[in-house]
This record gives sequence, C-alpha cells and structure tokens, in this order.
Amino acid sequence: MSSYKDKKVITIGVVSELTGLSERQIRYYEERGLLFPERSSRGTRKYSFSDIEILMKIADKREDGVPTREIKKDFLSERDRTKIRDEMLRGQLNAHFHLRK
Amino acid sequence: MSSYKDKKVITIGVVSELTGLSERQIRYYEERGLLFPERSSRGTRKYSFSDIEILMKIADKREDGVPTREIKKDFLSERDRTKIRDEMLRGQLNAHFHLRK
DNA sequence: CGTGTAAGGAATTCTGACACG
DNA sequence: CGTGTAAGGAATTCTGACACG
Repeated sequence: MSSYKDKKVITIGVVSELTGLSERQIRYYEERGLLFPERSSRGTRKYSFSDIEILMKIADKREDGVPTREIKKDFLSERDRTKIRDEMLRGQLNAHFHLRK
Repeated sequence: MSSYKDKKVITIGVVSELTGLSERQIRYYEERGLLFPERSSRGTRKYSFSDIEILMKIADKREDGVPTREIKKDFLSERDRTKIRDEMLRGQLNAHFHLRK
C-alpha cells in the first residue's frame, strides 16, 4: 500500500529513540517472531515505519503484562480479522454486482 | 502533509545505497544548501524520503552537467511556482465564493 | 520469560585536509 | 567546482553469554 510506510530503512538506534524501547528489547521481540526487519548488506537491521507501529503496540501490551507469546497470537488474530473483514466486504460487493447483473 | 515522507530517520549509509550517490556527494550537496538533514543527538545526519527524492533530482541534473548553484535556483523557482499556483487557486476559490455570496 | 550488561570485533559516521582540475 | 581519498576518533551494531528470577 503506502510505499514509504513499509520500506525498511531505519536503523535500530533510531527505532530505539522513536519507540523508547531498548535495542535489547527490539532484538528480543524479533527473536520471538513479532516483527521481521530486513538486513543491510553488512548485516545491520533495518526497520520500517510499520515496524515502529508494531513495536508501539507491543510496548503497550507488555506494559499490561501480556507475554510475547500472547501478543503474537493477538497479531495473528488481528490479521485474520482483517482478512475476514476484507473477504466479507468482497462478498458483499460480489453479491451487489450479481444483483445488478 | 505525509507524516512518514518528511520524517528524518534515515542514516547517510542507507541514503547512499538508495540513491547510488557517495556519502561525499550527499554531504557536499548539503554544504551547497540543496537539502537539510537533521542531526541525531550524537551528530549523525538523518534524512527523510523527501530528501531522497531531492537527491534523485539532483543526481539527474548533475548528470546533465547542471552546476549545484543552478540546481539550487531551480529548486527555488519550483517552490515559487508551487506557491504561485497555490495562491492562484486560492484566489480563484475566493473569487468563486465572492460571486456566490 | 524478559531484559540488563560486559565483551570484542567489525562497520559507520564525522570533520578537516590534500588532490585534481 | 565537484568529488575521491587517507586519517583518526567517536559512536553503532552484532552475536553469544551470564545474570536474575
């Protein structure tokens, strides 16, 4: 969708500044499969603005004591819900055009 | 306008990769007043996606042999043209609403 | 489980300068 | 004028590990 939002160009230091999370935490959440930065040619992690949004959500949930395993599940559910919503919308549109045909 | 496009978060190394320009060139164009990266707390330059677009334009013009001084003037003219266009539009809208009043 | 830290190495960034032209 | 490079220092990033709990 947004060409800039998903482009992985931000180093971990800047992400740390922007999110207030330690680099240790950011790397750990990656280890737990909550986000997937790219790597530059020399191996440094590069993040997108979307990743930063994900980290903000993680920070909120961790503050509430939600374990990373649960957060991961939540993310999967969110994706499913989005998927379901999209499919329902598509279904309704299809139905609509079928009626008008 | 775009909240992500203008956020200064990209280090010079990544900008160099993305634009194909050397770090030396990127710093020099800044010295010539063609773009204005921010500085992190430790003094490293941080660029936005807008800056990258500006650098692409500079690269194109430099390839055509346009000196940086001219490029700077072109940028000023572009800004003026944008400004004039905006003002004309605003003027027309004002005229429009005056007529309808 | 989630996060801090010390460790050592490799790569990055910065500035001011010299070079060529 | 525009760009390359060597120079030296300071700050960044990486991984694997130990610690606490």
